[in-house]
Order: sequence, then C-alpha cells, then structure tokens
Amino acid sequence: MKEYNHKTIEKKWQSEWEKNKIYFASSKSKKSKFYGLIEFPYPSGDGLHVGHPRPYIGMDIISRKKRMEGYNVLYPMGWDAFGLPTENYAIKTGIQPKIVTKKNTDTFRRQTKSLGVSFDWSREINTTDPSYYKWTQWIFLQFFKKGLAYKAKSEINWCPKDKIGLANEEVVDGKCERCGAETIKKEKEQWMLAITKYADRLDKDLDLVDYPERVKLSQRNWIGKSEGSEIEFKVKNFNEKIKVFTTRADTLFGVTYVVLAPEHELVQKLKSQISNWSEVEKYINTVKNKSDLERAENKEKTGVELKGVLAINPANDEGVPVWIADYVLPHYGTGAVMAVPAHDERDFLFSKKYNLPIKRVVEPIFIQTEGDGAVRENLPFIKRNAICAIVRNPKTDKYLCTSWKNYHMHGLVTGGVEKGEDPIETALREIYEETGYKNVKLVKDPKFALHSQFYHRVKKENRWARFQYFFFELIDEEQDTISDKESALHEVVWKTKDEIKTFFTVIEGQFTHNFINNPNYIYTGDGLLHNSLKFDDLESGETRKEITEFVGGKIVTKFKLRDWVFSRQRYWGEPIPVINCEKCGLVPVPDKNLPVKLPEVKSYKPTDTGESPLAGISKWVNIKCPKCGGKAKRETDTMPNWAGSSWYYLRYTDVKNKKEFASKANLKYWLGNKAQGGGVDWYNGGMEHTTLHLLYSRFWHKFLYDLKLVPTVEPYKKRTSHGMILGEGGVKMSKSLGNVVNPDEIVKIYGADTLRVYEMFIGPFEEAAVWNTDSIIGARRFIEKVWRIGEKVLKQKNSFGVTLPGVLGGTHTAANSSIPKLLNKTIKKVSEDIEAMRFNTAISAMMILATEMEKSNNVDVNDFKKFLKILAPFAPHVTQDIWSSLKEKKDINISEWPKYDEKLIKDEEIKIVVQVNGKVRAEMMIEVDVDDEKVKNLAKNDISVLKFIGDKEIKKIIYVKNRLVNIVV
RNA sequence: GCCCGAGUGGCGGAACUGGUAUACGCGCACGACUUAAAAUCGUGUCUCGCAAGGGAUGUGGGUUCGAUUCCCACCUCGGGCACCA
Repeated sequence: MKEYNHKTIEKKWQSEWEKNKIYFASSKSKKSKFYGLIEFPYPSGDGLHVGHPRPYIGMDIISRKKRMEGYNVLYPMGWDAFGLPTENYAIKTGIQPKIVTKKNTDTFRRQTKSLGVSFDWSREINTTDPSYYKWTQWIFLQFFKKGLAYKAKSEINWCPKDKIGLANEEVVDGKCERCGAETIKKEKEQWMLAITKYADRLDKDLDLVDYPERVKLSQRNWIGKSEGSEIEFKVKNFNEKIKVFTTRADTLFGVTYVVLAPEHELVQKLKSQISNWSEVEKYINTVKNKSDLERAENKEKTGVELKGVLAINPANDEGVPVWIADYVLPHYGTGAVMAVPAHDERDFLFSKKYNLPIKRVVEPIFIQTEGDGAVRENLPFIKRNAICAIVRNPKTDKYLCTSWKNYHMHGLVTGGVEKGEDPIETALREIYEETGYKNVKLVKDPKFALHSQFYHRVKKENRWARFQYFFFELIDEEQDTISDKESALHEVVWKTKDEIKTFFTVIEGQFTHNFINNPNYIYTGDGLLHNSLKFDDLESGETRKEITEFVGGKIVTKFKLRDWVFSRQRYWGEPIPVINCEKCGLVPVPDKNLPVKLPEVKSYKPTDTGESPLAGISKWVNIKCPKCGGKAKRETDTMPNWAGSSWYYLRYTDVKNKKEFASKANLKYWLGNKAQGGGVDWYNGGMEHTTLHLLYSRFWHKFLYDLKLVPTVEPYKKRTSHGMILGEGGVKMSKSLGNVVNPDEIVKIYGADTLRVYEMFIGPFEEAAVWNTDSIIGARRFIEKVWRIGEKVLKQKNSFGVTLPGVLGGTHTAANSSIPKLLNKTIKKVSEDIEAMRFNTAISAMMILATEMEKSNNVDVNDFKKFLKILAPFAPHVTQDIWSSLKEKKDINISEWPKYDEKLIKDEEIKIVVQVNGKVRAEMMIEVDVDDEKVKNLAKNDISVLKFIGDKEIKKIIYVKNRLVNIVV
C-alpha cells in the first residue's frame, strides 16, 4: 500500500497546474464568467501568518467549484504595497522601499503558492509598480479636472516630537503611534477628494448590492445621512442671522438658547455687540489649543455666553441668549444649533451646568391597546386635564398606590382637574379623597405631563387624559376614613420603588417608574406638542415639516461624512501628479508624462517643516510649467495607501494594458454590461475595511461610472466577510505576543491540503476563530482516510481486472448499500454549503461520508470519484493525485461538478419521534408521506407511549409531517 | 453613552422555516492490533440517579402543544462609533 506523502504530491501537482495554466482566465470566452475577489494583502516583512489565507482558501473553494460548474473564472491576486511599515523600515535601515517590497512580495507569493490557491498568477499586480500607479495618478487627475480633487486648509494630526503629520490611522488614543507623544491639531494645506458629493448615492445605492446587513448598516452610519431643517434666528438689533440645523424642528418652541461653534465666523462679526469679548476670545483660544486627547478625556461641556447678543426665536419672537461651546462642531450642519434642553441630552447637560432654563414642549403619549382598558374603536375621545400624584412616605420610603377592586388595575393617585381648579389643589384633593391622608406637602413640580389614551371602565368612555405629575411627601401619617364610594372602588397600598416596577398595570406604568427613579428625566422621543401655540396636541413627528415652513425654514439633508484628506507628507506613496506654477497655479501633469515616478532619495524621513522627503530633492521638484514653460514646482505630497486599492479590481481585468487602466471590452466582460446589478461577482474581505476601503472604492467607481469609464454603478455585486484567526489565547496574532503561526511550518508537517481543510473546519467562516495547532490532526486524519479509501478502491478495481461492459467502473456494489444515498445527500449539502460559505458543515458531512466509505467493503469507483470531486475544492492536491491514479486524464479541478439524484435523496422510510407533552417518549419508523391520521393512530398506540398517557385524556395530537407527533394529555 | 455581533460539553463547534439539543472534530477513558510504542480501528464520553426518571443552550420572565431559535428585562464578552444637533 502506497503511503500518503503530502510533500511529493503537493509539489508535483502545483507545478503541473502552473505548467498547464489550468487557472488561467481568458477575457475572451463564450462561457459565463465568474469574478471572485479577495482583498489583496499588504506584503509586510513578517511574511504570511495563518490568518492571511483564510479568505484566500474560502474564495478558492468557491472559485474552484465555479470552474467545475463550467464558469470562466477570474480569481486574481496582487500586492497593496505602498504603506508605512515599509517606509519606516527604510528610515531605519536606509534600504530602498522598492527593494524591501520586492523581497516581501517574493515571500508572500511563495507562501501563497505553497497553499495551492487557484489564483491566475498571470494577472498579478503591484500598486507600487509605476505601470500600475501611472493609472492611479491618471484617475486622480480626472478627479482634479472635475474639481473633485482640491486643495484646502484642513486640520491634520501633528506629532510635535517627530514633527510630522500623521494619518488618522497612525493616531492611537490621541497619541503618535510611533513615539507615543500626544498629537495636536494643525492647520495645513491638504489635498482633498470630494467624497461628500457622492454621499447620497453611496448611501442610496447600498440598496442595489448584496452586502451583509451589518456592513450596509455601518456604511450608512459612517455616511450619517440625516434629514432635518435649517432655520434662521435673527440677531436682535443687528443685521445678521444665525442659521441652525436641527432634526427636531418640532421642538422649536422649546428653544431656550442658541449655541455657535467657537470657530463660527459669526462670532467674529458679532464682536462689536459682545460685552464680554475678552472672555469669549480666551475661550476660543483654549478650544483651539485643545488636543484630541484632552477633548476625548474631558467630556464635560464648556462654553461662554455672548453677552449682549440675543437671538429671536422665529416661532414665537422670544429673545434667547446666544452661547459658544465646543460641543457644537464647526464642520457639521451649519455649525450652530438651537438648544432644547428639555428634549436633547447634550443641551440638557449644558443647561444644567450653566443654569439655563428648560422648557418642555413634547409630551409622551401612551395608548392602551390591550386588555379591557383598551380604547374602543368606535367611541370618541373625551379629553381631560388630570393629575398624577407621586406621594412618598419619608419614614418608610414607600410610595402611595391604589389598587382597583373590580379591575386588574394598579396605579398612583390620579384624578381630573375641575374647572377653575389649580392642578396642585386637585392633587391634594384627590389624595385626601382616595386615601384619606390629610397632611401632605408638595416637594417638586417637575413641570412634566404625559398623555394617556384608554377606555375608562367606570365611566364607560374613551379617555384622553393629560396627566400632570407632582411629587409629594407625607408630613405625618394622619388619615381620615375614606368615603364608602371611594373604598368600594379601590384600596390603598404602599409600595417600594422596586415593587412599583412590576406592580403598575397602567400602560404608562413603566414610564412612571422610570420617572420616579429619575425626576430630572428628559424626554427625547416623539409625542404630542405642548406650549407650541397652534401646534399643540399634534403628533411631534408630523409637525417637523409644518413648523419648518411656518418659520420660513428649509428641509435639508446633512451627512456626517467629510471630504477625504488625500495627501500624506510621506515618501512611499504615489506622487500627486500636479505642478504648482507661479503663473498658472495648479497644473496637472500631462498624460504623456505619467507616471510621475518616485525619485530615489537619500533620507526617507519627513522634513522638519512637515513636508514630504520629496521636497528635499530640488532637481526633482523644480520643473518647467507644462503650460507656460515658466518656473514651477512639483507637488511633493503623496497619496494615502487607500489610493491604489480603490480601483485595483478594475486593473485585474486587463493588467497589461498600456493605453487605458483597463479596456472597455474587458471591463464589460468581467463586470457585466448592465449599469445596475453588475460588478465583481463576489468580493470577500475583512470587516475592518467596511467604512474605509469599501466606501472609498465605491466612491471611485461611481466617479468613473459618471465619466463612462466603467460599465456599472457599483464595483461589487456581493460582499461577504471572514472572521479573523486569533492566536492561542483568543487574542490577535502579533509578533510582540509571540503567538504568530507561520503557515510554512504547517504545510511542511501536515501539508497544504490539511491546512486548508483545518482552516475551513475551524468554525463559521464569518466569525473569528482561535487557532489550535493540536486540532489540526483531525483534518490530517480525514485526508489520510480518504487516501486509504483510494487505495482500497484501486485494489478492488485491480482484483476485478477488466471493466464490466455497460457498468462504468465495473465494480457495482450491491443494491442495498447505503452509500449512494448518503453520497447524494452529501453532494447536495456540500454544493449548498459552499455557496453559503458554510465550509465547516460541508467538511463535517464529507467526514461522515468518508467514514461510511471506509467501513463499506465495496465502494463503487464512480461513487468514490464523485466524492473526490466535491472534496477537490477543499483539498485539491490529494484529490487530484488519487484521481489520476484512477486513470483519469483530465485534471479533477477542471472536471464537472457532480449532480445529485433527487430520487436517491428521498428516504422511503423515516424515523419520527413521539412526544407526550413535549417530551420524547418513543421513536418509530414510518413510510414517508403516510396519511396523517394513520401516523397519529400508530403513535398513540405505541407501547411506551401508552405508558405515559395512562388513563389521562388525550386533548390534542399535533403531527409535524415526517418529523414528530406530540400527544397532549 | 450609542450601534452591531456573540454567549450551547473539558475545548473548537452543529441544529434547515419554532419540532429528537450537543452532529463533526479535538481531548480523555477503555478495548483490538503490536514484543513495545506510534499510527490505525472499535466502544464510551452534558449532568444528577442503581433504576424508573429528572435537570441543562449566560440570567430572570413571557408567548407556544413544543423555544438554542420568537418577544421583554438584565448580565458578560468581542467589534465599531464616539458631543454629528
């Protein structure tokens, strides 16, 4: 018997595949195409760790299956090689990034190839290759020519110690990633890309793509679309207006002050009006100098009133004070807000700190829809002003409650306000009438009310009560007897705060309980308006538009998304291909001069002034203007490393094209011809890229679509994500923790096929999984088992000698073998599981099949071959090796995916379970699809079932077709 | 603080649309083969109980004939966002 030797097998077939180009994707084919994509890696100096290949293998399995299903498959690979680690390495060692990159990509390529991933290596790309970044620069210039790439002063993160600008991702907890110094904000001219121009489409078009919901959600949150209103407040006795943005125009009548961002331009214009200018100026300066860390640590809101300035609320012409505060951001909305402390958490905190008034204008509403207190549909509502008294006994710390005798109704003391009566009087009167307590004092009027709609069971009418809430305390426990009328209705009970929680049965009970716990509660939800003139009693959500129009405001949409800071003062990135001419201003580098290649420099360190090291090469920087021939300088900023990855999937379709970034024909073939519903068929990547890379590349793609350079509105039709592989201990694999597992070792000891199977078996593909080297042996045993079955089948074949005519393989097993049935079920399961990326359960099913095949003493060769085929995407080397020993000429990896036989999958006899009161008591075999009544009869007469029924009466028998019978007694 | 995701044996995990909870794998125990070991194969392996039977899917409630699955509240862990009006 031949031993399984993964080393020779894997080497042999990998070189066969390379020689025969079996994974080569032709762009000219009549077959339907499938474009599968994984995120190309950044080739770090550490080489691959076992986490890297998880997505490669997952998509490889899908690609291999698609190939076997007859698709023309494009599954490419490349390197996203611009980036900081390489540059930092260059700074430290002086070795050229180009050379380091070459070395690293060689390692990554060798390692990836050793896993037998079916990439089409003829399409390999590298973002640092001038023939690639020529087109990155070219696309940038299209942005520039359309005015979407522009220079602007922008705040950047600045490390005062290293004297360099840092990208957001280089700032960790407000500190410089490299030296640990606190970063500060510094204004600098930066290149920007106007992604905000596409914000709405980036949000809306998520409806067109097949992404996981959570990916769509986090993109939507990141884009942060919100519909609201812009409303203008006049400044009293001054010819300026304050424009605020709000999503809650309905709360306009509750505005008690207005806040501007300290950076707001109006602040300077109002200088002459402000009586405390020196204080204001001082505050503006403190905010300006605040570092990110200080801002993050100190969440307490601060601000200064602009004394002498009053804003006029357009809704009621009331004058309200104007403040500046750093909780208002200059970049969002209009940089100014109307503060409604009663209905906004932040305004509330601020108002509490500075003692600003609170005015409630939205009152919650509760509608009883269940039980006998549910509102009756056909009755009109009788409106009542009412009170709800929260009475505490300070001696016992309990609350006065009433419990109705004829209804299941528990609540507080409530009652209607009589004509001309003061609500507090009402409350005192009701407390006395309902409970007899004589000496009660008001301790707090929270100026809070809520609406409750219910059916009044005593008065037999629909009530719409507006309950005003008051807090009382007993002065003493002196109590008169309650009238017979009242005591017939309800009794008096005292409850603790905790008891109240479950005691109240009225619809607003939970809310009341929360209110008692937090009398300063502010309500941020929707409800009915109050103190809002003609809008009183209207549903707040429905008045937003009306109120906006009422004050001459505008309905607008705002986004959280900000324009993309696109320049880095770094060496190792694509030079921005723009020339700064003294006469002509910013001039794009002419197409014929692209790419602007990175020159060689002596030092890779950024300059002291914060400029990129390129600024130090005067020979490169100083140039003649391509337009006027005059004196000019090159841009020395480079692009961020998101640039190259924003369009790489397009280049894969046509890697060698020198005239275009990719030909129209190839793009049409691989992305599809229709604007909607096309793109890369399946893109798998990490969750960490959902808001940056994924959004950025969608933005670039849409821009290119508008230029009619790509055929589809979206780059990716379907997106899935893989979970990380964590090191032992459940933490991220990292060099510093020493828990990095190198795939080379695993491949050497166990083989690529074992590694592949193990990584796919480790757990659900989308979830993080903990690497455990001890468990790999299971995958290896499975492969060896398959090998042994192969040896057995070969021997079987040999002993029979010749093939019997008419029966392929010639060794047809007895009809009673269970294998064909199991095989067909397994084919079905594996086919479906691969599509859903449930690789772990697919492998589990194949393990079961393998165990059965090994046990069986006569396995049909054709059955075994089918098994090999469905296993091939997971373990391509070993399956191909066995396949070829079975005298198959064509490679298994381009053979046909097996179909399953529907008839074989159906069981004729099936086990069903009999339950009595939901507990399993017996099992029985029945024929599939037998008549319901027959099964029920069988079940209730089963001996072990009878034992449990005893002499009890059978109330109900539930039969779930072909599954179970439940007898309820 | 807010938004997502997840809590199932000693461990990784399975369970389709509400229908036998713990498939498959690792580990462990015992047995077979072997001079022996490894490898392989077989049997067992949630828990209490001699058994009959009972109890377990983070906790507490609810809906249901029946809940890992649906609803409510809470706890723990992981990830993201962080004053976005």
